[in-house]
Amino acid sequence: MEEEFVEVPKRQLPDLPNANSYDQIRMRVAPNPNGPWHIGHARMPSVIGTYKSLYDGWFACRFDDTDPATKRPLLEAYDWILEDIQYLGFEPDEVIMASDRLNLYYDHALQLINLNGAYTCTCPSSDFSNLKNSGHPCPHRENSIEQTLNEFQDMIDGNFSAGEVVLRVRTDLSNSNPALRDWVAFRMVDVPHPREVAQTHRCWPLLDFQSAIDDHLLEITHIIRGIDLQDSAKRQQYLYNYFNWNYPEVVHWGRINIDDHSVPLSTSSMSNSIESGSFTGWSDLQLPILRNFKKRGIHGDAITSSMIELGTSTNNITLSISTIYSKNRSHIDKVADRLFFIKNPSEKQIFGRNLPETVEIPMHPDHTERGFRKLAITPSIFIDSSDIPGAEDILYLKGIGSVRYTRDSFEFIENDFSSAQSQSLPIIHWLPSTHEQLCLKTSQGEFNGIVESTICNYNSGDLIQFERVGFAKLDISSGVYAAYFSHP
RNA sequence: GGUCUGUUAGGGUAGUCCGGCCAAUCCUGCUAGGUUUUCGACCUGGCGACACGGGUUCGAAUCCCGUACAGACCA
Repeated sequence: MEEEFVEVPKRQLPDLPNANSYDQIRMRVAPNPNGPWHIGHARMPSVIGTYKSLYDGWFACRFDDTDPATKRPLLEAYDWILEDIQYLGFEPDEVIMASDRLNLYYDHALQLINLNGAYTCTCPSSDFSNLKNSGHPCPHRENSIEQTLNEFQDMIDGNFSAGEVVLRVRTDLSNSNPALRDWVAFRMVDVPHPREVAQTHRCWPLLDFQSAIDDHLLEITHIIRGIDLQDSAKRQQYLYNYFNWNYPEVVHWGRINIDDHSVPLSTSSMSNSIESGSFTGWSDLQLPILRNFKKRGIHGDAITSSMIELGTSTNNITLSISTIYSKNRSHIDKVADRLFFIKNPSEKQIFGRNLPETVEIPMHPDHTERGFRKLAITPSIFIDSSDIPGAEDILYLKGIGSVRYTRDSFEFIENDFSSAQSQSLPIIHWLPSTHEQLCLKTSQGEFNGIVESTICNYNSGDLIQFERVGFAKLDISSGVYAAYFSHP
């Protein structure tokens, strides 16, 4: 089945600052691959990728994977994230891993030391904090460049353990913001990095140092990132001053939450919830992970355009999942064929004079050229148990006609839709005794229901609307019919 | 506790830099009606906001001061 998606008009993002001063706009998406991306991460590639096309620019995906201990990379996550960027409709011009580049960071650290811009420090961290907060230097601050070079070489060589020594950038102890005073550029990590190529390193740069160096080397012109890193620019400015580099333009945005999910949008807290058994794994549909949205048949553009609409404000926002669903509906409503699916089937006899043997129902109400599905009216049919009417009530079985519910059976009355309409009869879907089993997987659990046999014409990945239930994406990879529920 | 941000309808967002065209835009939501053999789609109408208090000004969502609340980082 070919997917014909309709162009959804996109709101324009605000102009990038000083865009005209650069020959080419260069940006980066800089994820930490410590887990799969959740819906909040989608903002980064959506906005950066859209700016790329607006300005005919360039962007790299740079994995900032230099924390093997507390934000330990997950090896599968590297590919997952690249797939997610593609899912959202973008393609990075270059893919880089920071853990491949430690020698570059060491080189720059050595240069910085020679510029008298850094010193090794063996103060216990609480002692240093006290000094820092009162604006006083620690005794190591005036160590000679030679001594610092030697000690840093020992750090590179792995002759220290975690916590014994750090390399600090010499900033300004009188800066009114203590967070900027002599911040840590490198520290020792005892745990080996999960990537084989980086396993032997013990001396790791912190994000502010690593990304500052990489942003310069990659000639990034615009850094677009979350508000949590708003102090980073000020810290990194000290480095750029030592090296006499120009700091890129910076755009910050606020934190995203999502209303539909009780889980906070944080990779580490989700990871904890998985370990504690609250969720079965990253593929648990209750988790707002991008890969799960994809599995459910949410088109990447529905997410991208929702993200673009958020703009780049620094407010913290709560994104309504219904906005994404609404945009997705405008994509898939025209694409998805209609089928009957019954969550909780209940068998009923049907009888009556003039009861037709088969009925035909269009595959799509607005596109009859797609043809019809033929359903046999068998002596017993199925309806959803929630649709069972009261005794002697009349309802309209879609395609068959109006029926009276009498003695636990349906008595056929007539096939006259206009009279049914004038009586406002409820229109109910149903299935013949020949049907298939289908498991509908939702974030609220799995429903083992029944589906019309027409399902055999479809393949994994096809989008279908189960009438009066909602949209779903078919999955027959396990040999049985299953579908992931998208939304109503 | 320190530093720095921010606050426009139920959820978002435009407008704020350079005060008047803002009785405030658009999306989503909710709602009423129409239409449709789905609880989907479509059409028409409606609901709903400038955090609070002061100041400047002929005029403030927009500028200034203060308060409240929220967030981030550092401790």
